[in-house]
Amino acid sequence: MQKSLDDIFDGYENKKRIFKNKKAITTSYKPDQLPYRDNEIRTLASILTPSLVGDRPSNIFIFGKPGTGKTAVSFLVSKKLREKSNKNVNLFYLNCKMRNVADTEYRLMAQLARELGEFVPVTGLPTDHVYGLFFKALDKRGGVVILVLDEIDALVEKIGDNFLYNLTRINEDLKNTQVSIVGISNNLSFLNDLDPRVKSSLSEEEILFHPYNATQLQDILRKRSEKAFRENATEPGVLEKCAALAAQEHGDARRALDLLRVAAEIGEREGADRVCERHVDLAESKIDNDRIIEIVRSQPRQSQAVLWSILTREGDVYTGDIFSIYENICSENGLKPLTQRRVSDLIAELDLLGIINAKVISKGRYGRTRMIKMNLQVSLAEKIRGILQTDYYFQ
DNA sequence: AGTCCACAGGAAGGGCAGGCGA
DNA sequence: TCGCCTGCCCTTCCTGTGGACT
Repeated sequence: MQKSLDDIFDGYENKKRIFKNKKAITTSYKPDQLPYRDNEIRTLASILTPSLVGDRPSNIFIFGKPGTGKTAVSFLVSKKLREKSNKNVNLFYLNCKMRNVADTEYRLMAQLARELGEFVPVTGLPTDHVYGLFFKALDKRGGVVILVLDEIDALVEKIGDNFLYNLTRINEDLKNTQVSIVGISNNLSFLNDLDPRVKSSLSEEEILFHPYNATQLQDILRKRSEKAFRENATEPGVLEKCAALAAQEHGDARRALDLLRVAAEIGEREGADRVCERHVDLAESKIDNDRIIEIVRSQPRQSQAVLWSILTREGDVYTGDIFSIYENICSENGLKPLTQRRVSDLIAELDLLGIINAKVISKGRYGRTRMIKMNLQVSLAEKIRGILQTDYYFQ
């Protein structure tokens, strides 16, 4: 065993490496140059510039599909603005989709207050009180404060737009500080669903990010791979293939970078000295499979029990069938069964996650139900079955 | 046209854990 | 210590639904 471990570690050190700076091809890497986003950078910067002389910039609403550079552009402009300002401009970035950080009104306001140096407990205070703490901390700060709220649509979908109404009217309550809000959303029609008063306040300025096309994605990949890989580490056609696959998915640069990085990791693990198109194919299915497996692992045990019930049947099954199987599985696995109402919700959640396909159908006088089937390749479904059996002891 | 089935799914509220202020 | 607040998970109760059957 130790011998084989030595072989792995020593072998890795002696292997020809594909990467020279792996960090440069991760999605968290923040490059100093963002190709094909000059207009967006200029527009955002020019809207925020008044903050340098102490004036409040307009609220901005940025929207575009995932992986179109919204967050990267915001970071880049924020960074430059910080460098230019004389500390009278404060920028705060918050991702509203982050679980347990900003996924409720309380947590959002608590996190914003914490960013400003206030201590706010995880729970326990009335939400109004947390608003008060945040407003107080803001007013203490002085100058111009720019709040960047990423994935704002996800939060509004969950808790409504009440918090946005409060935030967009924040300047009426402050004496020393001027606040500007930058909302970022993947959902292009998000604004239409907002309260008209919130809509007009939030979108004083709007910036739309268009998707990258395949040629632009190729160029982005080429620039990043020059930093990330050693010379001639990719075979001809590899960057083009990653770009083409990502372009099919609304021009998502994040997807293109992930594909190339995982393909290179697979190549390096195989001991290849260059990334080839086969590695990209393997990377594509690995990324999708890993995502699903990670979701399954993170599900609560009751949800895993429902999934296990679905996995025991082949072909189409209905909610009633699944509930009967689930009740048996609960008794065999020492679980207290939930009600059918709750199981129905868990089935809907699994459908939303893309693990199963649950379609509401009517069987006439035999009632209305969901027709459920697995939404995964057979090999992946088998793998998940194995994981639930060995790691989570389902039988 | 009316009835019926097997749920879907909304609304309300209970119970719990974690936390605060008096 | 107690009353009150939060989020979260869950149950209970209820109405709505679409198409086969009568």
